[in-house]
Amino acid sequence: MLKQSQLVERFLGRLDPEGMNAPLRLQFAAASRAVAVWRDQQARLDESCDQLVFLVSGSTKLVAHASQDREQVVAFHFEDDLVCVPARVRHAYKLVALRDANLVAMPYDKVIELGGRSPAILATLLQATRASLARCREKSIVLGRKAAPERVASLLVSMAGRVGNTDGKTVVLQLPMSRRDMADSLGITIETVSRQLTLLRERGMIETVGRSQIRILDLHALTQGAGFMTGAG
Amino acid sequence: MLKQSQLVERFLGRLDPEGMNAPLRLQFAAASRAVAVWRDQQARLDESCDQLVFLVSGSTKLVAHASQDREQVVAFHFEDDLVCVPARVRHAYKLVALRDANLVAMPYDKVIELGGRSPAILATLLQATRASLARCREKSIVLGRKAAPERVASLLVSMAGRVGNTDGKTVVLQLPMSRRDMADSLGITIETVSRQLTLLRERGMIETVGRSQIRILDLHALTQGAGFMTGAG
DNA sequence: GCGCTTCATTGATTCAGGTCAATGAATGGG
DNA sequence: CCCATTCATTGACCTGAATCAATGAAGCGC
Repeated sequence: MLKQSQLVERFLGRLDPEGMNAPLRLQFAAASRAVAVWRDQQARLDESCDQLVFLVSGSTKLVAHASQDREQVVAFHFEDDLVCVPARVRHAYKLVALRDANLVAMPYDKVIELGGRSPAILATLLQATRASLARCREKSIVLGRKAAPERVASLLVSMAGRVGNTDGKTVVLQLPMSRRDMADSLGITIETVSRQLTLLRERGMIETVGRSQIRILDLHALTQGAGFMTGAG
Repeated sequence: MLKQSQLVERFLGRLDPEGMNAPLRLQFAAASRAVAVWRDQQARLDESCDQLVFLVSGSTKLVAHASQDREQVVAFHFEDDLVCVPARVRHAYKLVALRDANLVAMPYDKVIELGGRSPAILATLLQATRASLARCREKSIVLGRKAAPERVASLLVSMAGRVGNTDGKTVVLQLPMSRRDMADSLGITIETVSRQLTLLRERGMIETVGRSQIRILDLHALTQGAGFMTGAG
């Protein structure tokens, strides 16, 4: 288990790889808070304002409550990700650990206040936010205009790019999320996820080992099945 | 019709309200391009890299091609918005004018290159990108977990917040987008949009005048119908 | 290593919204 | 001002995914 100070150090290094001056380091350290979150547990964050969260280790999901029992997984995060967890406005968001996670949190306003004069810090935040936006837009396309088979294929291709281990011609995914998480991310039910995975299995495009390992046997075909643009269009 | 130089001036003022120094102004002016785009026309932008677009006047939609004839409207934009139009990667994006628009475009990399040492410019971009991300996430919730009635209500409430004119107790919307645009934004068909608007009309929650004006008679009820969190949850 | 609990898979049925088709209202050009 | 064309609305029917229900497999504690 890493110490609080080590976690914060990593956070500061991520914000400004060049390294910030000592007084600023102290201010950031004072304003940030390192938290360990166990699997399936929700990070206890201040919901009254946006929070910047740095994921030192583990993996998390950002979940929005769409009233009652409906939940939408807005994003998955992995080691080294910078995440903005929105304050409760129209919907309530929560950050939940998929696997035991270490993270550092800080009110976003405070980050801007302290880092607002540092181009390096702002550039890091802008870069991270642009990446989040790009992924969120891709997700909107999937949720808005794709059928169930394409949705599941999209998730697998996306995960291949983020956490896939290439093993010869195949890609091995050790997915930290359950079928429910996948379903809540893709806007479908767990049954539909399961059925689609079965279809992909029958077609020889994937193999599954246990609940969390998926081996992609034909990434090209899977990418086709995800309905992405291929070459000219 | 505004002159090229005036459009660029507005862009620079939006990027850094404090005003940037003369050499930097010249560099930005040289790298940016003012474009007039007529209604229903696509802005001709370089698709090989992300473009930063400033909407001086008019309104636009950011559309993604989800293969063949399926289109997803990723976002709507109004006067003064800063938009990042993504390069063609997994999907092809295009920016289309809903009403005649004047915009200024510049490769995002170039913006970072020139403005990367200016905290004010980076702060503006970060702010705009965070707003886009917040809206995109809200859209993901709508697309992933909401039924047709809630989707249409969500759009109206969202538009009320962005372009609504309060007129006594009611909110008047002069919407620049067609039923098709709404449908492509909400991940449903034009027929379903039409049916839901009819239901809202029958329930006395809205009135419509012509094709583009909608008067919201009961914003509170509409917000309830959108499935947003209300108070404690 | 065995049983318990949770999670995933599979099957039967239902239903919201898509598709197809026709009618009706707006708007814009001549 | 009128007509033509596009856009919106309404209705009938169909389909893909949700729901309901049951079985089977993994993983965990003892």
